[in-house]
Amino acid sequence: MGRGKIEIKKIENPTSRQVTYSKRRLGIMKKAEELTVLCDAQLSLIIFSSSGKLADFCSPSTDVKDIVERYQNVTGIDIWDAQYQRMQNTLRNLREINRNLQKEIRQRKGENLEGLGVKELRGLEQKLEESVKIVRQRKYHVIATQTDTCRKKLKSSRQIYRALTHELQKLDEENQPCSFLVEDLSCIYDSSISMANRLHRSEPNVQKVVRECHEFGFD
Amino acid sequence: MGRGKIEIKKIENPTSRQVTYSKRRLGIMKKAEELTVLCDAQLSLIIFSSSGKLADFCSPSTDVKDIVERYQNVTGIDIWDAQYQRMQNTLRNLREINRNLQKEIRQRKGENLEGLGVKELRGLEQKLEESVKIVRQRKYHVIATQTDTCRKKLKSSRQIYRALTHELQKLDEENQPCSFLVEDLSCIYDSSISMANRLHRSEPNVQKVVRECHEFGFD
DNA sequence: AACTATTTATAAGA
DNA sequence: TTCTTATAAATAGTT
Repeated sequence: MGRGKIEIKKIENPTSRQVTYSKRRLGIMKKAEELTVLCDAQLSLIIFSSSGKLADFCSPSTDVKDIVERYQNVTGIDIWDAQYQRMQNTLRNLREINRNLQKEIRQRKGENLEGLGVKELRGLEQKLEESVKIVRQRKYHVIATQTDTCRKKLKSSRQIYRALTHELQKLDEENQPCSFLVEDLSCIYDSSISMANRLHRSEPNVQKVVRECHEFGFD
Repeated sequence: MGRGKIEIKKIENPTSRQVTYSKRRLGIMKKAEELTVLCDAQLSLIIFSSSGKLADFCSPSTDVKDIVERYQNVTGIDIWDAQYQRMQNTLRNLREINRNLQKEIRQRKGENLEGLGVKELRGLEQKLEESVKIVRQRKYHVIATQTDTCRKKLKSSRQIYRALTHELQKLDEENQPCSFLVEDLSCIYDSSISMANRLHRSEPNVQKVVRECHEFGFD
């Protein structure tokens, strides 16, 4: 299409080449646009001239990103190189680790024991027994700490109570009834006692504390 | 360029559109190739038909990856961002799941109990006790199966022994000593016995089998 | 960049 | 889809 037929091979004359490039670049861009409009196709066209200048066209309602992503999905070519590979590996490793962790948990829960022999089962049983022991000890420790705290609060409360009783007696001995002060007092030790009672009544150490409460008349 | 001039707008007739797509797709591909050859340009053309079929052309000595990478560098558009983000999310999720699994395992091992209250500790203790129970039952089941198998082998061995003893007696009664036969026999039941003894001597069921071995004089 | 002779692409029809 | 063909469009070479 032109004054003469040309052979399709690199145009050696740089000026000619540049001119032809300009003309044909516009031509192909127009064709690209027409194709997207006429046939409702999605298209990405990226051209770099031999001098490195960029020209591109992309169908409307998409962008190069979408097109290339689709391209990747369809062809399976991962255009993403090292970083992608590295991430894939990390992903694979994490999945593997995950699988193993799941397996271990399942065994520790008593699931999926089918593949294990007596020796392994005995090992697992022992490990679990050790774990129970640790957890139980920890539980007792926490209970002991809590009851200790509770006991201290109780003691402090008792001291306050005594001090105030003493105070009240002194005031009584002087002249007035001061009934409002008694009400405030009952508030303070009521809350201490209910706290002591609410805390794990069934545990031996707490029961001991509750007994102490009784001893001190806080009930 | 055709029998008539057409307006550049979406072809509504699907058949016509498909035909036009086919023709123009080939046309643009040819143009693309000619451009790369004539003008020494680098080009990537990716087309998806409205039905989703992919067609692509890329200048030789490059690939879509190169072109898109250059495109990215020139435009500053990060094509991989979306995909990268998605992968990062997957990675984050996996890591999170992993962390939780690790935490659960550690607690089930009796590690990292610092943050737990009495209620949680008691729950964990119970879960572990249930697990131990399951594992123990499974162990007994496997032992039972193994001892059963062992017992069957023993019985079979005993029968073979008796049969051969009988055979030997018969041969003895006739005329020759056949001492080599006795050696072979000892081989057979020696292995049965050592198997029985090696298997979990300390387990009650195995002990029973071992007692049976004694009863039958296999020791 | 414009012109134009010619080639090429392709719309319509088969 | 593919072929045919008339015609539109693209463009090579020229100005």
